[in-house]
Amino acid sequence: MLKMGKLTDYATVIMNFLAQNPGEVHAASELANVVGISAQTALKVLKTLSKAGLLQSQRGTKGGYQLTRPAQHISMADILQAMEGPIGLTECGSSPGACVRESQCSVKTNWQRISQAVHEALAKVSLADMAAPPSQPIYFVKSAPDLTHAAVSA
Amino acid sequence: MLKMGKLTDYATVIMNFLAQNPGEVHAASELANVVGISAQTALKVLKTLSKAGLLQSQRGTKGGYQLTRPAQHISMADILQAMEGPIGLTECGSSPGACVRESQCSVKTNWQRISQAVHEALAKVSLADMAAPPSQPIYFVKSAPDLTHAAVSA
DNA sequence: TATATAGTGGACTATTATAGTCCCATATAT
DNA sequence: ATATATGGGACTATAATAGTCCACTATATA
Ligand code: FES
Ligand code: FES
Repeated sequence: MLKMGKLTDYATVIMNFLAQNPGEVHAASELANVVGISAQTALKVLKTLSKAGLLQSQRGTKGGYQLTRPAQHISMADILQAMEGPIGLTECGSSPGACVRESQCSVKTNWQRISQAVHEALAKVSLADMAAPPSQPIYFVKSAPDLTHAAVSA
Repeated sequence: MLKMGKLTDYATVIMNFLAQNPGEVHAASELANVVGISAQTALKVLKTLSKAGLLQSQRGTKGGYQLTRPAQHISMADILQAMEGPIGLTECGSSPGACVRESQCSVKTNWQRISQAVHEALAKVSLADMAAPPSQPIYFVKSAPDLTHAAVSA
């Protein structure tokens, strides 16, 4: 199913909530309530996001979490990467040496390219996009060399 | 890591091999050898691919497997879907009702769109593309309405 | 027709990855 | 001081996956 973990799912909902309440500090217990999970589990997610630099934490009474940067500058790829490590569909892609016949494998390179494409797809969607209602579909173009710069920078 | 299962990895290598030897029938034991796994495990993969309609099987002596259609008409999405079910990054996307606050969740719809984008990325790459050495990178374009038809049909 | 070969279907078990929980330490507002 | 809240890590329960096994069916050929 090519699915991401539950914790990552929680993470996106939490990040989404924080994006909709910018500048405010929210405690783990509150965020747990938003998602509908235990405080402990929320804490686990928040710690991970915090260590990845996506969240800024404040300890003590009236402490909590907030986004380190504006939602426009946080991508889905950032969140996914923070929660599940580097994006790579195959074992070979992220950990070299995993496959025995790595040298003679024609499949490997192409999978890396596909992983890269998926990564870019996720990088194009910001947290702000998520918080807003869906409008523009995400289009895919294969082999359109003269659009390269526009595509990458757009 | 957003990774697919090992069996799916095996599947791609097997499909790749069969694509490079079109019209020939290859036994499970032989294919197992190609990938470097046990015959039993290969059989498991082959059964799945066969049931999904991607492979044609022949029983008895001199039996084995071959592609049902030319490699150009088999996409990575086909293989991935055959091995892991419908592509969907979130739980909500593929199984409605999984999430309690589904109705009020702004995240859900956007994830479905992203999943769709990923699916299209995989659908654009054929087995023939995989077998060939990598040449054209896969480009991603966000919001390019006037390219829609070209993108979808290309 | 007998026999060896090879796929089919499903169940089972081992392994691995994930999710969830817990404990103790540290920081901070009141 | 103390109540509140995060930080880091270990631990356990659970779930998903991978791998194996068995009884059955189909087919080529001797
Ligand atoms: S499948 Fe691992 S290197 Fe090709
Ligand atoms: S996270 Fe499940 S519907 Fe939003």
